[in-house]
Amino acid sequence: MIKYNKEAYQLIHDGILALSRVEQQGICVDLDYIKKEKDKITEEIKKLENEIYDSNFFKVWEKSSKTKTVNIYSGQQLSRYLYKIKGIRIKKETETGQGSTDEETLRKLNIPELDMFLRIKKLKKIRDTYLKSLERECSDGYIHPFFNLHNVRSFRSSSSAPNFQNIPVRDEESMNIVRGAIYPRPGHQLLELDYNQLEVRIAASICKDKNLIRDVTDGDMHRDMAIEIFRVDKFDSTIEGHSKLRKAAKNGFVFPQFYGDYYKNCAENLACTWGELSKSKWVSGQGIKMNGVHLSDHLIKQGIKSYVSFENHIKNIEFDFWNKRYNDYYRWRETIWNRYQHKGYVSSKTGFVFRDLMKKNDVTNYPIQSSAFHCLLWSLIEGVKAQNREHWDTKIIGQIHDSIVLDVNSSELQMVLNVMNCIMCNDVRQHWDWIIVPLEIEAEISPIGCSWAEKKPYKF
DNA sequence: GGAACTCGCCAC
DNA sequence: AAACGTGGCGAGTTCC
Repeated sequence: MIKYNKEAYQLIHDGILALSRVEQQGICVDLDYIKKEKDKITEEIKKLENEIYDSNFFKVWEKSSKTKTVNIYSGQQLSRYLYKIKGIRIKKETETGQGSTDEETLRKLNIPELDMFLRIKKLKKIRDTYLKSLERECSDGYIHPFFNLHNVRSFRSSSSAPNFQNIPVRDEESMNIVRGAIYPRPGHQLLELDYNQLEVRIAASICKDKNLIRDVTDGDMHRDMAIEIFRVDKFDSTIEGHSKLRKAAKNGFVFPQFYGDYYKNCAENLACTWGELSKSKWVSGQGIKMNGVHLSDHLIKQGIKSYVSFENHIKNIEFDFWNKRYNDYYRWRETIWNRYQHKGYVSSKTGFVFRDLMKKNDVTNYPIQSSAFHCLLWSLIEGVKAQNREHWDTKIIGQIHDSIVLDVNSSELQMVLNVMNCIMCNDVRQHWDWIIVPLEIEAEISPIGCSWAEKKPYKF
């Protein structure tokens, strides 16, 4: 039998208390701004809808429809029209075998009405998922998102009402509109403290892979993999194309591999999504530009003349990645997978036990994902303690898996940064000596009185 | 008219 | 043998 782990219990106990304080403090939102933005969006949607309704594309759809009225927002109706009526060849299917109507698929069809439709969908997402929920959950100018510790299979957290953990950040326009509604308190600034590569550092601590420890301590694995994947001999991040290659290696290979993906998916994503190439024949002048040279020309010159040979190339890189570069990590995964199959459970470093029926990827990911999040949770608990003990005017207002969001009084900024840096990078390692690599945080901050959309990296 | 489902999309 | 991990949420749809 597994012993009851008092330490794991205590972490959740303290975590819930700290997070309830965070929830109670809340986050300022600007309701007038939200109303204005919603109206602007509604106007634009109306215009675009009318354009679609006036189009020949739509009229044919209406004539061929089985239903009385066409609902352009019904995936089923759209799928039937595109693939059954218009006879477009299905390139991607959904889980249930229906022709897909996701953004990537529709974009490739090059139909102007569908581009308008996708624009509407994006605007609706901003309005209906984000702005509406901020408005709905706002009381007296504040929202109080829940941070739950009891929902997630891996013992991470979740957030709801509204979900504070999926606010747009990558897409410029969505980011600006939604984060433009979120404000610090008067005289304050929004500060986000983000662990640098937390999950990878925790993975290195758990599997003790020598090369992984080296790379998170004093290296750049994404750059290294970009060099291998794209066969560039000298890497210069000041060249725009090269930082794109590094990003491609990171998001198209390294992370997916760590999560348990395999080379076929990686090859497709690297070539098509990140490299802007196609799976059909590679010809000159395709793909992202690096120093004026297109990726297709570069790869062809390097002897990778087609998608098929690129896939094979990625297969070899995957083999090296797990059998040479990170072989200790690979062996750790095999070991705990075997142990799970014999004993029926696996544990995190923080004392949590997973006894569900799990796939291999689950068994190897959960201990890492949970231990990483628990570092953040421990830091948050200590941060809230400091806030209370020292009577900060600064408030911890949220948490996003590996980052802490604060509403900081500008006069306390340097002090708060020092205290939080000490907690997040030093104290947590004293508490858990199994963390055997350095931890680092990065900061982003918005100017006084400005919304979260104005956040900028902050060196300290 | 609500529960449960699918699909799609936002975050880490 | 398997083949990307974790959530929340909105809209459409189907079932009861």
